[in-house]
Amino acid sequence: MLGLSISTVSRALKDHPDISDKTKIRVKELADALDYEPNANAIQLRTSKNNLFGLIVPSISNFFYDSFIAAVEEECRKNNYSLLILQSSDDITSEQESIKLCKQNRVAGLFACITSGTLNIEPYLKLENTDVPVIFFDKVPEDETVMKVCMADTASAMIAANTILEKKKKKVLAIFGNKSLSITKKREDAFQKVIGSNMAMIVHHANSSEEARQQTTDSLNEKPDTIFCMSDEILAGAMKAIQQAGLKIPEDISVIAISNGYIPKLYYPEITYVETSGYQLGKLAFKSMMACINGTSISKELIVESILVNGGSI
Amino acid sequence: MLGLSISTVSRALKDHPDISDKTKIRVKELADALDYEPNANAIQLRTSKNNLFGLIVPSISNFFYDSFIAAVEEECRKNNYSLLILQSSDDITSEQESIKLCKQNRVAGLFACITSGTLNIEPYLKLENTDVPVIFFDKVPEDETVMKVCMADTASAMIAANTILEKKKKKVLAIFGNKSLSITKKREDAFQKVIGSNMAMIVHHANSSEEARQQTTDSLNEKPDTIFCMSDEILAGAMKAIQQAGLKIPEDISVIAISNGYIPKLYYPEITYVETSGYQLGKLAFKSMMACINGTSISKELIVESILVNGGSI
DNA sequence: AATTATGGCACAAACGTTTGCGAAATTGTT
DNA sequence: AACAATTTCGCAAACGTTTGTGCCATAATT
Repeated sequence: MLGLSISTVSRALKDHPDISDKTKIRVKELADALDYEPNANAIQLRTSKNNLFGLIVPSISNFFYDSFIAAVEEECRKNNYSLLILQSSDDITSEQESIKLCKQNRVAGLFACITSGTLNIEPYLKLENTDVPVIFFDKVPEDETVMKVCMADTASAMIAANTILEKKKKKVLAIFGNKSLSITKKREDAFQKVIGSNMAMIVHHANSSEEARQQTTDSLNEKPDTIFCMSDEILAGAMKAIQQAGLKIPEDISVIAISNGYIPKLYYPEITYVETSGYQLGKLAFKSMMACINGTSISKELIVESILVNGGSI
Repeated sequence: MLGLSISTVSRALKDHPDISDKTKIRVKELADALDYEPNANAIQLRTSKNNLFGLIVPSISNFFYDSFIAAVEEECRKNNYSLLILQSSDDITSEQESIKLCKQNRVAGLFACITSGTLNIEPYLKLENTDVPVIFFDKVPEDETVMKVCMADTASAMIAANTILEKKKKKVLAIFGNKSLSITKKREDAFQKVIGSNMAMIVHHANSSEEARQQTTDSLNEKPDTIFCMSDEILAGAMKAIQQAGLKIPEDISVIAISNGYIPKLYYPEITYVETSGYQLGKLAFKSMMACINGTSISKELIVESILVNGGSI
């Protein structure tokens, strides 16, 4: 339309010094008028660069993961990347499919939370070998050669346990998650180690909110003066049991949890918790990704520190 | 590597009848061995078809939206689409940027929730004009020509109000959201209309959970026997006030809310609520999108029906 | 045995960009 | 006025696919 070649237009749009200001202005004005937007697919094809990251997560509708995703998306936007989000539903087949989709879309990098059944991280490693960095988060493989960002699982359980000790409690009901999860193991070991023989302890493992409620109800007649909940899901169950029993917090019983921070604020008094922020984890994961992309050196394993947030429940 | 032309390989991989079975097998085996995945960008470039939808949402980390997203992602996966998720942060500039990104990626369709400040839906309409269907959800423009899926705002408030009437309550504390939101207006009008002069009513508008808590605390000395909460956020605030006052539900006071369903289940007894399911809305939005794509006729405006979920709080 | 079908494949163009290189037009230098 | 330097731009190839068309064998038909 302007009697210019395609290459001139291309250069004009990106302020190439070869092109005169007059031409640049003419081109840009017409581009505006025509609502021109470059075809991202053609760009990736030509340059084999892609401003797209993949993100594989067990579930989007989850307190922890959605704040993680929100953080990553924010950073992506700031850094001119887009995000392809895939749900694995904690299913190994969906996970494979998701990896395939990422490959097909030639993502520049991948954030991945493996499923609880993932034994073989070969597909992820293959991606790495094609220069696509993979940052594992939350549920990460044991493998020490991969990049990962995690919560300070050990530290957070220790903080909770220490808080309980400092308050001179006598008998704690501690509810952990599924025994087969490594996160459960880490938290339980750390918690037990700190509490040691300093006080009486009732231990349960719950696979669901409802199980936690039932276990709490059952254990209340043993008169614990404190309840420790390893996760939000467990906290929700325990709180129902406490409300059902008509107990006052913290007069009748104290509560402390490890949490993302949303659920504890739904009660009065607010529940004291050790924060494990998905948002912070997301920020850290992105940082790690950018370091990989830019070739900056960065530690293989990064940890988000935990802090105690006082709510008044202990 | 097999002494075959590119076109033969392409056809072999997609089971084109022109190609012999022997060749197909050879090609597929090598493709497997080489971890070949087709370049999605090249495909879109060549075919100008794209199995990618865009989704613009105010915030990912939100009960309602994340279940909406989860539903859409599920359906996308089933139908071989991918999803580009963008956060607008309820900011009009981010919204524009997100639309631009969708255009650059040549999405096949767009799910959009407009920001509260969006006055001009011109950019969306321009997309529509280039044959990219736009399905608005939740916060939708007034414009009657666009496709939209919504919650049954009016109906859900009426269901709640009727439930209160049936229980022969005498005095209700009703807390609504920000007055300037159309959703608030719809729900308030419907609620008021049903309650009418049948019972005493205290009305508040809260912009945050904390405001709702304060208002509830203040109003409790007027002795309402029921509290109605227009949203989860408000419910959370009201519940804190109730717990603070040490009131028993439903003996001392009844509670009913409009909710996505997660928060009501965190209390004992569980809160009775009228369900507004983001998940259902997502499914419906996807259905609407597919109808657009396939040229099937479908109503411009679709509504997700609300149902009452009894929790025992009234 | 000559003709016609058919099966199996290759050629080449196109999608929308980017970019190295060469060429024309303009300007500056002597 | 002749030449060199510089500015401004166009040509063409390439990225990885898809797909219409053409070609050569072999098989089927007469």
